[in-house]
Amino acid sequence: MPFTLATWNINSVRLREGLVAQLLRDEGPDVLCLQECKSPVEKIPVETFQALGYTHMVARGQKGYNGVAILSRLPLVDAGGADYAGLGHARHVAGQLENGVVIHNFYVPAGGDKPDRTVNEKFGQKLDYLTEMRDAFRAEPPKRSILVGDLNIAPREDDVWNHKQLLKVVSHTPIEVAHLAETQEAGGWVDVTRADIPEGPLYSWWSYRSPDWDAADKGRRLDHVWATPDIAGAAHDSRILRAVRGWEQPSDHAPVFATFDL
Amino acid sequence: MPFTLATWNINSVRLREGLVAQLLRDEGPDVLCLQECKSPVEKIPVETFQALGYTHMVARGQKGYNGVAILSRLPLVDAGGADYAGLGHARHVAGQLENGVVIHNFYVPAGGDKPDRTVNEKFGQKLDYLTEMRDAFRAEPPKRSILVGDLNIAPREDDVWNHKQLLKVVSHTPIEVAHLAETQEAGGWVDVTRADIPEGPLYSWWSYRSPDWDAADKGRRLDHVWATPDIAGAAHDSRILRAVRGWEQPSDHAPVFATFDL
DNA sequence: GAGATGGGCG
DNA sequence: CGCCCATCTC
Repeated sequence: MPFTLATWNINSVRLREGLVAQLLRDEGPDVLCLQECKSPVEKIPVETFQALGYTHMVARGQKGYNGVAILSRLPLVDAGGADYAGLGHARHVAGQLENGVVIHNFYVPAGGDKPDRTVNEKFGQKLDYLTEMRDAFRAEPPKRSILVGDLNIAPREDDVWNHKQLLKVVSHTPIEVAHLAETQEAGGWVDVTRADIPEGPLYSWWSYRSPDWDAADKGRRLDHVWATPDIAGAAHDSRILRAVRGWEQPSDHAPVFATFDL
Repeated sequence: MPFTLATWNINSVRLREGLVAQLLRDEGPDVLCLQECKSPVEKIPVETFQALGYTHMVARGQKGYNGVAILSRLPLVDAGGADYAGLGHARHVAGQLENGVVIHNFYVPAGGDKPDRTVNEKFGQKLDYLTEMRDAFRAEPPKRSILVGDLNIAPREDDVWNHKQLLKVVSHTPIEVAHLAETQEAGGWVDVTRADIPEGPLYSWWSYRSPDWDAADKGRRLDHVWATPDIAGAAHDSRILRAVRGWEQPSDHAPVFATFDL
């Protein structure tokens, strides 16, 4: 049974309930992972999603910030949520499908402005968060698993609009990229999007601050789809729905899709 | 030349630019006086009003609160704005038409919650504001003048949905009504709306807090059209456009109209 | 209930 | 730029 999965930083699920419904209607992914829901779980507008056939949800929420949710039209059971770096934030939730596949949905800390943990606590928290992710995957190597989310790091040169200019900008600094690589290696994770689309620039986020985001195209690939090697080969049709960034009152992120023949 | 004048507390002229345009298109008053513009003068969307033929404006504004403006399709010159009670608020502006008629547009302070100046400074400021209005009209008796605005007082028993219940509620207390009466007498002002519609309940404001404002009808007549005796006889066709309170994303006030044959 | 503000965050 | 929140005012 092939199934299609998508990940999308929605920047308020309540404000953008209509856009989520639109994506579910238009594209019909079997599973949609959301980040930055900015809502307690009980205030997520689940009825709307249920009416579209997405009758399963696992989520972690809090007031105002963060928040992650997995909507699914396939049966999905809660597989926990970790609080890496002890921040007390709702940044991770996992769900398991009936075929045994575990889906991890992450919202990694953005890391603040200055890429220096001695002057910017948030940057340290971001690195620590990734380190604890790494340690967790080392302790318990994942199998038949998918990891998606807003990892807030664009690892490759062609994952940003200007590699040189962004080397000192949080999201593309060498130390962040190294931390992400260690996390990826620890789980043996395959970058599915880049396995499918190995060449060329690829972005999933464009800042709100540029009104002409499309023409300027100063994007970054912050949103990722990873899979363990035992199922990564089943992935195909990876794509980033750039057009969604141009919808009315959009999120600053575009959704990232992949299909798995499992 | 008859001309039609309207007064409307708009509760943010920028947020309700479309509603103002709608009223100008639908009803076409020659002059529209707005209160609670909540905008610096330079940020009022004048282009929209100009495009509808309202090429003249006099206004006083400030950031966030208060703010008054007179839009006109008849030539109108600035005739000043007073700062009664020394509050430093944008609560009054006056304009003069080519026929010599002066139009005063007021937004009288609401007065806070408790009708007691010893515990509620705002209530004292409201009374002082009215006292200084009175003194100004005593010092210089107005002629060929119209005074409109949100005076934040419903003077008559049938200007509120329940006289007895509102006797202790700010906007209908005896001391406010007495202050308003003194101000009215000082200028010799004729209550044009009540001269035209002497009998029966008449409201121009319904609280946002009641979702069924129309059925419950717990209104108050806070918005007024007054004229000096030399021109008050020329007034007719007074009306309150209650339906406007039911528009999409409405102000909590309905506009009050009158026509003058001058 | 519904404007506006200012601060935190991205 | 545009979310969230808390505080204020009406």
